[in-house]
Amino acid sequence: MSKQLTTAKLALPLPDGFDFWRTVYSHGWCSLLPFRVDKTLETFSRLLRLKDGTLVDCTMKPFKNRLRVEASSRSTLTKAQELETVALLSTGLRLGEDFTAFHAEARKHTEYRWIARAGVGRLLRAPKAFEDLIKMMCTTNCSWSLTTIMTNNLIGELGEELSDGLKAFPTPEAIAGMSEKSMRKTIRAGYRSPYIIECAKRVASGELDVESWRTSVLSTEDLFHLVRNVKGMGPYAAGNLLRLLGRYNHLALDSWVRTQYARLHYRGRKVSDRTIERAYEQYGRWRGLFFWLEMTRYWFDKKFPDW
DNA sequence: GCGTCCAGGTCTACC
DNA sequence: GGTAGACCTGGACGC
Repeated sequence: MSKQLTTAKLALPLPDGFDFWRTVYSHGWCSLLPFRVDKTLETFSRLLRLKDGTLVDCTMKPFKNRLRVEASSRSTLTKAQELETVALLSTGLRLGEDFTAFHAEARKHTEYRWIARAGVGRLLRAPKAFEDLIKMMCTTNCSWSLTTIMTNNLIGELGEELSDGLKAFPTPEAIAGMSEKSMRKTIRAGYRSPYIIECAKRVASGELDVESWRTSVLSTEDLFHLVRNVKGMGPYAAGNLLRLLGRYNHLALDSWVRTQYARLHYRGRKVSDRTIERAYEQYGRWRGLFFWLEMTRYWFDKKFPDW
């Protein structure tokens, strides 16, 4: 970290049963900038951009029932900035969400008792819904390595720098200001380019309030249609984004989970989407979360073999 | 090193 | 409402 930065030590209280690393590794977001995992130091970092434009790099490490945070910025953070920093981290780690009902439901099913035992269910998300939306578009119709390339390029080209090449996720205004030609050439977003730019323009102009989606009182289906109304967000991307918005009704089927489901339940034989959907109907509003956790359980088994 | 083929979701035009 | 084809890239593969 550059010498001109000042560091404040902050702490977040953690809810009972919260497992920091199982939340961090809940899906692939932790490996996409501006998230960073340091396996040697056992820390998880995230560069934040506050409302007033202040950049704060936060390095997190759990200790007992608290999360220790070292928050580095160009100038000493005010109390309000510290509170905003804590709020953004809390949102990303879903600390304010209540999973009691979900774990109670998990205990009813023998095959899912491990979920309640391990306290999993929180899915890591970006501090802002806009970032989740753009990244989700970058996961469509491509390999994970290309998603990583597009994300890195977006941040590298358009992100504001704190220090030493450490950059924030770009604002809607920054993305909206890029030409489609540049988006294709430098970001390598291909045919997604016009969708990403159009979305950023709608958000920057205020026409599309994606941040309100996280607290929306709309039904899940109405919210799903709202997300689908964004060009580039098909059923897979919208279903996955809904999970990050705290709605778990959709399975968000893609080629990887279809293959994984077939491997787990049909010895690799191809299964129709309808068959998969039917298998999870019994889990009601939590079906998308049970499905995701079941498909990815082996990640946790490898990372946390003592479960 | 080069060319070819394929996988990966979404959109649009068409039936 | 369902379907086919185009979109674009990285990676695998064969030569």
